[in-house]
Amino acid sequence: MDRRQRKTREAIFKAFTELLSQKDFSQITVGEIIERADIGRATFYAHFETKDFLLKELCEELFCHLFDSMHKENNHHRHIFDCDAPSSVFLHLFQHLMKNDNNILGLFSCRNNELFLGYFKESLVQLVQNQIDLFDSEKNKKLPESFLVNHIVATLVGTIRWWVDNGMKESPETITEYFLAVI
Amino acid sequence: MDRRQRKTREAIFKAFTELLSQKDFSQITVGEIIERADIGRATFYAHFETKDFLLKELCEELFCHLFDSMHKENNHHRHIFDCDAPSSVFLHLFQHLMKNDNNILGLFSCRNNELFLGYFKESLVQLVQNQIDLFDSEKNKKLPESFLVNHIVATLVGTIRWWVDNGMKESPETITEYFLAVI
DNA sequence: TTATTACAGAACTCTTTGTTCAATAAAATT
DNA sequence: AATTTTATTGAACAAAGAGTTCTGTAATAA
Repeated sequence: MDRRQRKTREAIFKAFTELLSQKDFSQITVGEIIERADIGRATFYAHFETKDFLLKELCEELFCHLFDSMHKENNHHRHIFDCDAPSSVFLHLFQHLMKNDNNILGLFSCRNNELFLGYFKESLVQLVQNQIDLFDSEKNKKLPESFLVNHIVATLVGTIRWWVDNGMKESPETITEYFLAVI
Repeated sequence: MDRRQRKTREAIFKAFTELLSQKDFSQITVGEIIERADIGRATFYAHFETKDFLLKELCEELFCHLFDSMHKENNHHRHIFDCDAPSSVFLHLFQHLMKNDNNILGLFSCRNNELFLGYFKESLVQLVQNQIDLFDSEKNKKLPESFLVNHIVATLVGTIRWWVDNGMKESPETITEYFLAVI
């Protein structure tokens, strides 16, 4: 990829995430993005078809980064989804969220983030589905699996939003406890 | 309230909810609404400051209607929040959702509904807070109450969305079972 | 050095938003 | 029933944003 392209792309992402932390997605205009990124209007549209596609690609990059980091932090010989304890998977997720990526946290705290949450949930369904056997007690055997997966993902999202909205005062370990306690 | 005002207001709500069942909130223009409602442009802005205020007022009307109906269906001598079993409260909610109000269901299934869900959650927090003692086992005593309330509301919203997205095949009784089983 | 590719920046069309105003019709008041 | 008040109409209007097109220029690759 051309160095110029990379620089422009990153400038757009940077400006966009900064604006996302200030206001809702629907309130942000292309004009604001290009002004902050200091690029031409035509350049923006050469990179992204619309504002929605920009958000889409930002989400994809964030999740690649998130799951890559979790892989690296984790045991290199085993796949992340094959961990022995379910707690370790979620603990790593919470730890990573706390450590860096204010970008992701901004998307969690703002309002117009249905698209982002859609991606997040999609990514998590695979993770949860591999963990679901561990949660299957006799009590839950009667419930449809898709309902259980949906419930665990919804709970995870709800937990993170509560955590972020309350200022992330709790440690990742505590949040993992809370999360595991309610599911 | 003037009969003319009521008629235009209802025509706007009708057109708006019909459009909401077809496309996302952000895709709907004021022009489409007034064309479908068959009213003048100035009339729309005489009633609603912006499109967002229209959604806001629609949500408020829907929730008034929802909770009023639940009151009427329920025991008239006791307040809904004072019911003996927690299941009855949630069962009534699920029953009401199934019976009527395609309007509410449309808002649950569409994407851009953060504002709607915000109202819904707000309304539910009070309901849940009155029920929370019943769920307080020794296990949950360690968890902050706000976390528990947040979790129950998030689970309720997640349950309804799963129900609606899967075509509402299950009966309100079954959904209540599922819901109570996971919390 | 040459050819390719990306960017700047301006001008432009189109859509949508929100406002204004005079004319008209319905409702409330006397 | 006559008059006053209020709601609606419809058109015209300005402003803002989206997305496109073009030419000249600078950086990169061959």
